[in-house]
Amino acid sequence: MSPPSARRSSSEPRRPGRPKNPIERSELLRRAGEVFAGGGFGGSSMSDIAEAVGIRKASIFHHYPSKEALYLAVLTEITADLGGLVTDAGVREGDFLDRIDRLGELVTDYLGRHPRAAALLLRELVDGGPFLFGTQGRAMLDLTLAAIIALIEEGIAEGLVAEQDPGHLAISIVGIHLLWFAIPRLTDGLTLSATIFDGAAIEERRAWIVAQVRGVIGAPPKRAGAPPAPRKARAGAKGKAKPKARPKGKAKKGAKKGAKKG
Amino acid sequence: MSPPSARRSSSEPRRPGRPKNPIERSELLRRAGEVFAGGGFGGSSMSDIAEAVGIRKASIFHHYPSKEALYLAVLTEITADLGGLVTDAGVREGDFLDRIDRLGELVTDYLGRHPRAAALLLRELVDGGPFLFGTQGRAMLDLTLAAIIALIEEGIAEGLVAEQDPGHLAISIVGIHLLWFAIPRLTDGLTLSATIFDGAAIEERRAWIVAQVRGVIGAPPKRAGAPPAPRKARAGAKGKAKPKARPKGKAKKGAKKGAKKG
DNA sequence: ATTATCTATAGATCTATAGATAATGC
DNA sequence: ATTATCTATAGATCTATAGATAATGC
Repeated sequence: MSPPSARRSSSEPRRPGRPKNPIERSELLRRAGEVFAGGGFGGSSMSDIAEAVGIRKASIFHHYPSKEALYLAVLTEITADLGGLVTDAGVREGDFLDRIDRLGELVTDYLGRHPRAAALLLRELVDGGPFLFGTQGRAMLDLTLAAIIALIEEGIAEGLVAEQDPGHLAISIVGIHLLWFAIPRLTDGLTLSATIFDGAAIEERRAWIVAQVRGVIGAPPKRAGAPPAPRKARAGAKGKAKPKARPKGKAKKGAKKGAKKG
Repeated sequence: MSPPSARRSSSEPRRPGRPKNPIERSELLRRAGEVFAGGGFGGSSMSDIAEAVGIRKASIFHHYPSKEALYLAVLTEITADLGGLVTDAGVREGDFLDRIDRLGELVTDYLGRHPRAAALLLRELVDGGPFLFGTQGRAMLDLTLAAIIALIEEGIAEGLVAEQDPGHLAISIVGIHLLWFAIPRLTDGLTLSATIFDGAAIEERRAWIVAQVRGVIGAPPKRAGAPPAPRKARAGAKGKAKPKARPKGKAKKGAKKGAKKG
């Protein structure tokens, strides 16, 4: 991913006419996604996006007929990817808790490797923006939510999940997944890596996600034997993941970031 | 709250000069908050706000010198209120789990009774907007986050919270609290009430929040006589809460909402 | 011929200011 | 005199279009 040859900043102003290295669709969507993630639909201008992509504003309109069309293209990709993971987990074979754990890990990997995805999605949910509450996006959203709820109900039926409202639970799990990756300016200060999108940080995150999802649904913790009491070695879950028990002194926590905006 | 006499829609166009019933500061902030919650800072114009408030655009500038100043006023109130709840919980007397439960209930009550608060705050977090990442707001944010983390560490030290990373856990708890109330267009379809901001829906939510927070931190559940549980009169904290076990049949789940936007 | 870029600009909208108008409170 | 509203508008910015320019692919 991210072929180093495609690296092109705004240092080359580009001249009129078809260039030798036209911008690739995926690259355009990626950069546009970064901008939208930072400022939202309303807060991001086509100028901002053009600058991030490295071409002029008018050239963006050559690829997408409107700002909204561009935004929808960005969101469609992300929701399709994540929706796929969830519905897959519903039909996959295997032990219920294994499937739950696996889903959490897959979602974590996805969000970790697509740094703007969580912010975009969370913001779109809160905005009730043009995608998720348009016809296309809303269908996808309802389908995905239904899949999560069905999964939870399956767990309740099997007696592995504490009896509770599946809707409240589904939203909470979504919230747990999204918020961490959606606010790197805060969470970067809570991990030992340089950023939450580092490979090591993602791996650490996977272990915590599995533990927290099991906790919130009321399922027994992963490794340790005792059902209703973690007590002992709460285990690194993935063998490699090292959820280092962190220095007591609340570590970094902000401070390092300066005033990036004001 | 909300004196019925202050009810004034855009039906009275208002004429130049000081009116008999000038807009109240709290009313202005409330309405502006609703608009900002719906569209974000960038997506909300002063015209939108003026229309919602019922006065002309220019008149808003009489009360606040800029759009940003208005936005900051809205956010300051909310974060101060919520930050207060959290830091209070840190110093309050009593059993650790009782304090945790109580904090969850207080936050739920607040978010339920200030319908735009969760959306505003969550959006601001994701935006990294002018408030939370400016100097004022950032200080408040860091303080509140530190208070949550300290609380978690206290629980771990007492052996009531599963050993884990307090930072990851703190963010998850924030996510659980905020998302439910931040996306009423979705969650309204998951509750039996007309909206999640109904008194009954808030009360139901309180019970689920307590259960879910206990679950995610790895503490024993509230009522049932589990091993290291409080056992005794855990009391509905408020006496009234009724976590009705909900009809199995997944209830509503969307569907009812049509195309509200497109 | 098609595709991808550019410059230039039309027309809408947005923030903010200037200055008039009228009620309130001293 | 102060306060809260209004109308009108300046100046910036924003989405989108028109039309020129040049590389690619048939």
